[in-house]
Amino acid sequence: MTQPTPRAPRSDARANRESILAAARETLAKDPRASIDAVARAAGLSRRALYGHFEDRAALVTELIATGAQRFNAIADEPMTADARADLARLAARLWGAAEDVQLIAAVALDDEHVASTAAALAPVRRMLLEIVRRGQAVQTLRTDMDAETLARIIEEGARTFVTRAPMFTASVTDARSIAVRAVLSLGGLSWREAEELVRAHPDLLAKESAR
Amino acid sequence: MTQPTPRAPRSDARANRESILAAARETLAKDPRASIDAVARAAGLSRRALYGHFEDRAALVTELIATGAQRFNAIADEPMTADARADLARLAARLWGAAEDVQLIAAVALDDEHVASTAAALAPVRRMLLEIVRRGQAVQTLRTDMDAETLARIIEEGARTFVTRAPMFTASVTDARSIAVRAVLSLGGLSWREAEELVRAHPDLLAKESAR
DNA sequence: GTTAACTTGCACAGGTGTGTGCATGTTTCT
DNA sequence: AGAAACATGCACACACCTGTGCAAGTTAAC
Repeated sequence: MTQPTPRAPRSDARANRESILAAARETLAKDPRASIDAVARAAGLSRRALYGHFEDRAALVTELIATGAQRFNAIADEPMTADARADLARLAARLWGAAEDVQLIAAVALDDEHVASTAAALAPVRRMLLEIVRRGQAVQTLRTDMDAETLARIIEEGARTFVTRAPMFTASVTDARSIAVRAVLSLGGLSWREAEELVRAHPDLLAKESAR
Repeated sequence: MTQPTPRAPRSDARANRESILAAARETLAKDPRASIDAVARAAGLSRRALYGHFEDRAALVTELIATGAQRFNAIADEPMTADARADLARLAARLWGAAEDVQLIAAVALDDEHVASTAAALAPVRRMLLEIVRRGQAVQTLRTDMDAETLARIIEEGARTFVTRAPMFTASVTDARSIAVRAVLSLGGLSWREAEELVRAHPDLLAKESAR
């Protein structure tokens, strides 16, 4: 039998696939219900060509969520220290570094039926945050006027909000990150002077390194 | 000439109009792009009947925004005291009382072309908040690690988030309001113990009265 | 009880988005 | 250079939403 030699996939096709993913990440983060056509055009392709790379709108979104989940997993795998407040600041700074993904996941989770998969993507970060909160409350370095679950959710909602919105407040990227981190620390119960002191004591939070 | 006696409008029609407004406020707050049919059904009417009360989808939304703006105006007209921190807490508590409107305006502003009218509706509250922030910063009772405009926006975004989300965190309504108020105070720079003390010193914040 | 106001259901036109089939070019691999 | 992979534009069916016209039924006003 003559074997029908399966030719290797073309290289430009792979590049186009990446273009679509990038364009979709950017476009859907702004407007989660942007049309497929808008995404395709943003990627410099036709709508018809996009369907050659992805079965479905759902398939495209699912893949975006998957890569987001991957980055969140990486963040949640970072080691923690003895200082819950510093860990919280670090977590906020790292989420800032993954701002695009945060924005996408938040936008998609809000309005689509992808709630389940986005929740799964966020799960490891949620676990980490809850642990940080518990540790901080145990030694009174984080607020104890609400239970750990509630505080964790408050911080989560706040982080989501500030990470996605802070860039609109100021021109400087460094400022925006610093603002987001300090706002999260404030939600943790620290006074603004404590937060400022903590950020000063850990200059790595504002370095490029923590943004990856 | 015989005057064609214009009969008075029927009373059930007026009631239905209110039903539509209430249903729209609730439905559109959850999903700003819910269909007219969904709104009409939620009000117990047919889609066709709704068009007897409102010209347009836009007309319906515009009226919702208008009544929201009215409540915000009322909030912004309340007198202020000498203590910026207490004023901030009071503002948060009052916004909590208008949670439905906050939620609606936020949802509609996000995704529609009503950005201009929602911004106008929020303007008086924004003015008040900015003034509170300026006064608080002047006497160092609110954080001074960011300029007034930025801090005001941070607080605004946080207030929006917590007012609309806090109800999902806890079963108790009183708890949710208290949490929202304390979170806002934290964003203002207070430590959680200061916030707690402040709330305790002003029990009216948690009374029914402040919810109107 | 009669009339006018109101509601309902249906049908229709127009708009936008999705996903597919197909013929026609263009680019990459070998 | 030739074949397979890929992109494009068009047409189509389907679905959902909007806003309107109209006939028939129901309800409140007088």
